[in-house]
Amino acid sequence: MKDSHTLKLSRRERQIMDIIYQHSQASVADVLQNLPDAPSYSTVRALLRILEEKGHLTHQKDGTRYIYRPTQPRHQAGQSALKQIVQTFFDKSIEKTVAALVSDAEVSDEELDRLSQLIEQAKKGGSPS
Amino acid sequence: MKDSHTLKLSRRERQIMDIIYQHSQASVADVLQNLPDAPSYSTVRALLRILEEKGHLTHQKDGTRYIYRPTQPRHQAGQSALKQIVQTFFDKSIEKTVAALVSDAEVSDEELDRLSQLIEQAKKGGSPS
DNA sequence: GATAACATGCTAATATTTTAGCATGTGTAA
DNA sequence: TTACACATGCTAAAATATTAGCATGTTATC
Repeated sequence: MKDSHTLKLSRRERQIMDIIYQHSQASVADVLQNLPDAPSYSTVRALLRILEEKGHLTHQKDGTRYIYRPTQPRHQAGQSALKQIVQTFFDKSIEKTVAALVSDAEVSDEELDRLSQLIEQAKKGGSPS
Repeated sequence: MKDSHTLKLSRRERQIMDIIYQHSQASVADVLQNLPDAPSYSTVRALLRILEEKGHLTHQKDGTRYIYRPTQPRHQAGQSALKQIVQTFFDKSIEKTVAALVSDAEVSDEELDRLSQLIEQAKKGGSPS
């Protein structure tokens, strides 16, 4: 229930975690490519090492280089992040949040249909009150 | 389209912005109360001053003290934050995001109904493809 | 085997963030 | 009017984050 997640990370650490979550995994070069105002290669490596020390990342070798992965599963991190947003900007209201989601982007009718189905399923599957 | 938003803020700055967005506005004391691992009063004041200098906050006097407010409207900041989450954790898929939203918390049937209505409205109001 | 390309290991300097302390102003109640 | 409570203004120290540089190891290729 605690988001040791994004709340404790520094700016660069956060940026890097985002990149790795977005790609599911990443090498140093991958991170460097996607990092805004990219610093040097050494810098990125240092940050990755720190994030690993703090327990946010692990790496495995891929030939001669390292591939980094998050220790916390993506869906779980996503849930935490979402919860944080819902609380901060939408008064803890899922309704308001979904409203923002469907009003923002150009959502196709097909996608709206799938959303309807999704919610119908949730109704069936949810706890019977 | 640019998120000068959360991406450029330091850890403490982010925490403070979150608190102020959540409360819509806040005094120094308000921020202090809600800040995790709360530092001293002076510290919070310094951060608030910096955030104001950077253009993220404004203040107005309320008697003898300052009340701080975000310069960027809440709904707009929420949209940006959501977009960032959707991109990072949900493959830019609104569907996946909504799925996470309705699976996470205990969503009542009433709320699910309201969500259905919401989506129906979006279908009608959306651009006719 | 020599060499080039590219990776990490390690260390230290620099910049920024984070923090606190002291001075000062203002309203309120005795 | 005095004293107290509580606010901000300003300054600087301390901690942390950010950055880069040099050394070293591995692989592929000639």
